Amino acid sequence: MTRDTDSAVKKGTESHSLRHVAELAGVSVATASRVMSGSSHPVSEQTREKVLEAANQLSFQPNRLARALVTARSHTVGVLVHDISDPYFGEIVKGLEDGIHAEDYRLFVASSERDPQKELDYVRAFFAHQVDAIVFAASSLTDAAYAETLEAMAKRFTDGGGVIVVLSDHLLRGAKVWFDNKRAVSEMVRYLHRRGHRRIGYLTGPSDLEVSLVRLAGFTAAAEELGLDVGPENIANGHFTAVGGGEAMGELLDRVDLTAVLAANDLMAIGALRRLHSAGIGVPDELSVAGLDDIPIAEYGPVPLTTMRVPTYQIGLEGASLLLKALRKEDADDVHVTGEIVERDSVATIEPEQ
Amino acid sequence: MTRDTDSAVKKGTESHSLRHVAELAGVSVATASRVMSGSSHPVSEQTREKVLEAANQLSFQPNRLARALVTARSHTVGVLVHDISDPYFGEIVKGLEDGIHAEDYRLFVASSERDPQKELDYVRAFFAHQVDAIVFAASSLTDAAYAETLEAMAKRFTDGGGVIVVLSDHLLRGAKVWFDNKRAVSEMVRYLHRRGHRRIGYLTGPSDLEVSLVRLAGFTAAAEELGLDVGPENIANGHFTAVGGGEAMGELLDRVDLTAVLAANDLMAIGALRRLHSAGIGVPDELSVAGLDDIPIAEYGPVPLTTMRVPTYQIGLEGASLLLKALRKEDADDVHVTGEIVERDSVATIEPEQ
DNA sequence: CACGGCACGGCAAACGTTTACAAGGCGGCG
DNA sequence: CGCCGCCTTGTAAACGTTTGCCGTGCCGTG
Repeated sequence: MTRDTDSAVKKGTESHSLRHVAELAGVSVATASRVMSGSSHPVSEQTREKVLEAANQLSFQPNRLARALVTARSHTVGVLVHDISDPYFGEIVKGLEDGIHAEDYRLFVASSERDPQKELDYVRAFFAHQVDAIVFAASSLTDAAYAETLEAMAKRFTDGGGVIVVLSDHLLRGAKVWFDNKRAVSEMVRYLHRRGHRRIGYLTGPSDLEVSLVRLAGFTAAAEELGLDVGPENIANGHFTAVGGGEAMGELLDRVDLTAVLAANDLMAIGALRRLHSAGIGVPDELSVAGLDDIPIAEYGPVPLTTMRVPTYQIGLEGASLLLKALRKEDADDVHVTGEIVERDSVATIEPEQ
Repeated sequence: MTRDTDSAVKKGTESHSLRHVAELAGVSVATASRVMSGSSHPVSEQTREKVLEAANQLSFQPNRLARALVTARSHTVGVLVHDISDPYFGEIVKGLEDGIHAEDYRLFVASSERDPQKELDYVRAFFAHQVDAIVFAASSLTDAAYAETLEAMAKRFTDGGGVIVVLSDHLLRGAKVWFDNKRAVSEMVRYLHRRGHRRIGYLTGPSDLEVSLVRLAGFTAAAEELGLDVGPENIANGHFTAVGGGEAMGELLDRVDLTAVLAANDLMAIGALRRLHSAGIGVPDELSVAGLDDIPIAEYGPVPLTTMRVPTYQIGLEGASLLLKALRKEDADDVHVTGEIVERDSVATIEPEQ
């Protein structure tokens, strides 16, 4: 006899297994499994009800780990981000979660703080927990040893049926969700142009970051296309930070006479705003300022910032959809997401000169 | 014979099990398990090395699900937050993660958006995935049916050896990390008092939120203690939002003559700042403003806000430590965390009057 | 009336671990 | 020289599922 034949009695605490349900319903474990897991193997309506009733009575919850062991599907996915306290990644995670919730997948979250060692650790841990997919929301690290190890691990993972999704530029291959940074900046420049601005300055980011190069390219491309006169003196490096943005704004002020300034990210734009404020220069009356990203702060800075929203939530959502498709072995194209301009109070319409 | 005796050959792709390691090392699965899991059961140094070598060669990764099945410890914990895109919760999650990383635990994250149904769903899912502990970073929802169901589920969980940790005021019992909101506000009032302020206004939050009541109590208690003259006219409701804060600030302006205003949260303080700015009232020269929470925006608003930092990261960290202790069946007291004042530019020192 | 097929249910193996128990070998002690 | 006990290893059961395969009974059809 099994070691607790009294199982039909105690239905108070403790967690119950399929065996308890089966016994209570007076059927075999196999049958109980079939009804609980929605198997295609037919079960009579009568026994189905008995089982359901029993399961309900015991508040039975199937053990996903056991199920995963035999089906080789854990119904979990791991997501790796650089910093979970950054709303940028928080939004992505939220999108991912909302996207996979309906299909009953769960999310492991790991925040690497850009530490290659930690990143590898976390990925390894994901493997150990048999995740069905891994999402890289973090962007590539440059450490060579890291890259090599990661690539090898990723190969094993995909060979074993694992799915990899990439939500940023990353060395790894996998289903991809793509935000076109170059185009985004170009669009902002065209927007300023439409509003009458011709003498436009640009606050750029650190030159060793891929994304800041790409965004800069978007600026120069649009300027050329529109026949704007922007030389190197129109561009200053603000290192993607608020204080850097303030200083870069100062440089521009000393150097050139502008009607508008575009910052490669919102943080620098906010810094510029602060600087202009303390210099007594009115925004947008005397000078217009625009940013890019639409971070939460953008709305609450010295003056509400006009910027372009990067659809982080949507990126997560699309990532989830890609991931689910891949798990179903459907193939799907990479998806392309675009931002939209959110107009607040920092840009004025002026009479185009020249 | 086992179905793939060729296992010793293929060490390219695919994932390997303990059996493969054992075969390659020429030992039994049990022995391999003992060395890989660091069992206390003795193994000779020689065989230990053989096994390690084999595991290394195959890049063996133990399957945590299988291990969990037999040890009844999944080495996972689930955390429930209200909104993962809110840095407040992001910081908490980061602290938690950092705290459990060393002990090799992983984190399931779920963001409920304050939806009772979703919240129950997620908790149920955590159970199904056999988490060892659940952390409630979200605060209590008032829905009665929800409360009842949750309580019942929680009881089953703890009865089964699960651990519950609570990081905010919540109906659930469990190990608790506690930030004293009342004391925090009182401390801010005392701070303003030290800086010479006697006529102080207060921007309060919605009265149906426990936390805003508690914070208000902190204000009145401190005012009384210091012999400040604060009647109802000194208090306005800003609903915890930026626009609400701006409006409430307006009311106060019409009603009383103040030297300082304390907001129950930073968002309202920022709103007040904006309002004062557009009314041409200088901060801090003509009026001082202080907030509470130290959200990221606080530093970048119209004027850098003096506020009190709620140690969210530390809350997560302490939660992790509590959780690990409970899992080890050590008992631990609830922990009490305190905030610290961060002085920026929005509060002036003045000559105390009267 | 016989037989084929289908609907339904059970048996048992399998997933990858851990671990209680047993067994073998060897050294030490009486 | 015999026996006890320890050190090391192996055998096998167990964790909670799913699922291939088989058996039974019933119904329909020829």
